[in-house]
Amino acid sequence: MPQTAVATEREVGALSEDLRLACMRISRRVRFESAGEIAPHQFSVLARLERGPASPRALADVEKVSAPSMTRTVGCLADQGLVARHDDPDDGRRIIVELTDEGRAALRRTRQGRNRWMHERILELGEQDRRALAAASEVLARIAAR
Amino acid sequence: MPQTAVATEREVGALSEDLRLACMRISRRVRFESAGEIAPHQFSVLARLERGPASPRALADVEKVSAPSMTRTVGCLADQGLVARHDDPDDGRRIIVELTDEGRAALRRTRQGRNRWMHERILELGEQDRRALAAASEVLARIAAR
DNA sequence: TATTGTTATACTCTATAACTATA
DNA sequence: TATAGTTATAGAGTATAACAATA
Repeated sequence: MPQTAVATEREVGALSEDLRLACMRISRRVRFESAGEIAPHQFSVLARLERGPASPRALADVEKVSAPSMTRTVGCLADQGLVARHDDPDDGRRIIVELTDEGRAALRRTRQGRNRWMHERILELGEQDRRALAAASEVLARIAAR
Repeated sequence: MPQTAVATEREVGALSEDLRLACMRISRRVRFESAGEIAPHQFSVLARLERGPASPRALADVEKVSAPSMTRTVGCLADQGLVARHDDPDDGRRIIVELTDEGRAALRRTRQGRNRWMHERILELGEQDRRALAAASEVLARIAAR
């Protein structure tokens, strides 16, 4: 663990490339290891609905896809019984999409599968490495949220 | 920065989820910020060719796509002038794909674009946070390589 | 007979444009 | 007239199956 400063242009450049590559490789591995479950774009919608019901329009906006794409995605999820569609009593044009119990269970299973690989890797580390990751985890989360 | 142990099942579980999410979000942001450049699957092939020329067959195997897909991808790259195709003098069935100077330049530009976002985020950090990332970077790289 | 690369064809996810029904 | 959702259609990228050329 370096106790010296990481301050020169060259050092920051090397660090940014190393971190970027590590993040990309880890997320690729996680995705690969948890293949065969819910497709990423479907998972993303399910996770969004965990915060509460939403209209297809709102889902399309937040997921940055077109309305027809969201119609399709929601249709797939409904066919699998993971979400339910209801008419909005206040606005005849709108539809409300919400998670079913089955959808909540699928979300939980998928999350567990995605965490498993990372969990196993972390268990293989020594305590010092784990502490280094724990310290960086918060900083990475802050970067990702920017 | 925690100086205490990260050892309980619960702590390791929380750390693995936090790290996984941070890595996924960062790589999504990097991809988004460097959109409009070479498509990911094309970039991956170019990067592979940096190590030396290869046949479409070998590229398909290593990139885990079908032979027809690789025919298509290599065709696109050749149309853009980023790779060149030659007949193999030793085996009439084979074709050798290699990077052109233009392909090498495109690779360099794309890499720079992808690092830029991360580089800017790291510059905004304090020295202590940078040290935490530097310490974790090596551990993350080791995890990603497993 | 096996292998390399290509073509033909189809499936999935994405998009834009046009349509409907409500507001 | 504007908005929510759908349908029609097309464009990437992927796959499998069938083919030609070569080993």
